[in-house]
Amino acid sequence: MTHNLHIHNTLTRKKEKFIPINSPFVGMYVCGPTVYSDVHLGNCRTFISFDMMYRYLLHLGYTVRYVRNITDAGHLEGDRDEGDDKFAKKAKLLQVEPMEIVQKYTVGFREIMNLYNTLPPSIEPAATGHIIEQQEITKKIIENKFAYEINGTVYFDVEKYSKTNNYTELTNRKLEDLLEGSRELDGQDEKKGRLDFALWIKAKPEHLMKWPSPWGIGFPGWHIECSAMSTKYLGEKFDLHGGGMDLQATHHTNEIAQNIAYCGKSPANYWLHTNMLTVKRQRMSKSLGNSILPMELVTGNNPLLSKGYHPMAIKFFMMQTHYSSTLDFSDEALQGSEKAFYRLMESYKTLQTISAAASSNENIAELQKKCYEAMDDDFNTPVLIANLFETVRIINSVNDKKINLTQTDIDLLKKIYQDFVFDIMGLKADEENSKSNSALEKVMQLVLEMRIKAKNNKDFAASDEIRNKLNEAGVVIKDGKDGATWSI
RNA sequence: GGUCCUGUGGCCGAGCGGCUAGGCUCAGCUCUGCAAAAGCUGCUACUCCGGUUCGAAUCCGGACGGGACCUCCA
Repeated sequence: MTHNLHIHNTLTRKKEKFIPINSPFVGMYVCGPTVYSDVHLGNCRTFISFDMMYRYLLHLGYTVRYVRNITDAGHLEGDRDEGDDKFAKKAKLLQVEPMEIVQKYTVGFREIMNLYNTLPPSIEPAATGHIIEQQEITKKIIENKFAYEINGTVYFDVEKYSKTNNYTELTNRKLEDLLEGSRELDGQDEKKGRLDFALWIKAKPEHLMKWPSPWGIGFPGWHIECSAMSTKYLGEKFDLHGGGMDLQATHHTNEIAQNIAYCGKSPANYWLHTNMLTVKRQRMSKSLGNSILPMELVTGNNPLLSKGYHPMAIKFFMMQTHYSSTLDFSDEALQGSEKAFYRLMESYKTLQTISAAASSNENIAELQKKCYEAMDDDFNTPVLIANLFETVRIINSVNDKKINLTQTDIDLLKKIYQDFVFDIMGLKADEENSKSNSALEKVMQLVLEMRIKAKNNKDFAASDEIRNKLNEAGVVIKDGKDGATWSI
């Protein structure tokens, strides 16, 4: 595998060359959604970012096992390791089974991911399907003396763990600072240390989602599911682990601790964290109530939006920012991206029609190289896009007969689009509905021919009328050097 | 309060010691019967105050603004 991919590793806080443990095989784990409500645009950003990385690894020729879990159990409402989990709470509210909630939002999530043209992961395991595995790991951690059981709940002993391990490795914080920042234990608490977290939680009688265990009836803690499922499908040590930045400090820190306490190995060589989507500079989150749902974006049915947007325009908007930067959402910014996206797509259409010359004025191979350099530099899609707009300029100039390209260069441009726009960023043009479209195509050809006749007769009144009427119907006519083109 | 990140032109966003991306908007020009589209040109920026350096948006210190995490969240 010859490539020069470098990845910013959160674990080391450095950009490092990507070297898989077992090339050409790559193991990649990403923390998926908690399916108790609709995913919002911020969630989507994370999964779209990781989809882009997955696609690039595939493009480079790796055989990737991409595991993205579905959290459908054990995710608590508060930090106190008590109370109902999110599914049971919502389920009671709606008088339905918890698994009904899970089913509904899992299906919804997949629909949205499909809407954004992301590839399905290789495995999409659910936490409820891995209760045994989670219990086994918990048992082993107790055996290794890094966890203790009190009244049917099992806690991870952070203090003990940090004597022999660096608990704060992922965040580079000082343990004392963490302790200082955390809540004092009060009489209600049964855990020993302030930073201790639950691996298994005792269920109250009214609790809906619960399972038998060596420690009584209960349900798993949040962090243990990822340890269990990543170990099961990718092994004790794999290549990439990703998730949103908000998971770094707590979830991923605990996950690493669990894995080391379980088998002595830190799970992943490279940790990747995607940054947040913000609205008016503030993080989009369920709890703040500033969420935009993917479907609202398409329909325009949200106070923040002036209109609906094509899912691919939204995806393009995201790709214009590096995954590790915050992206501020606004209607105005989205409008800019939408225009840019359509221009990129238009130029791809134009590319299919331009004809070759004996020589080239542009160095297309160099441009392709720059595209790879951008992607190799920690998946820098904004720079990639900047390079792609260079191709837009070139294609349009050839179309205007201002410069020339050889057939080899035209073919190379087509390959650049296919590789970077469609395969790697996962953008797609509107798929043409061939049957009705071919009929429409013939009708439009007829109309345009009539208009040309009118123009040739200097009957501009008639030609303008045709254009205006078509405009009203949503069809835009553009007169070019070699006749007119149309688009909807 | 603690820890950390961040502040780029009208807007969105790359860059992160010299070569000053890209997109959108706006203005002008070319093309065009007129439009639209396209091409070209222009508006040329790095919060502020110090310091390091031959040279800083980029490194260091400070101030101010914004944000994240520390508590469920991608």
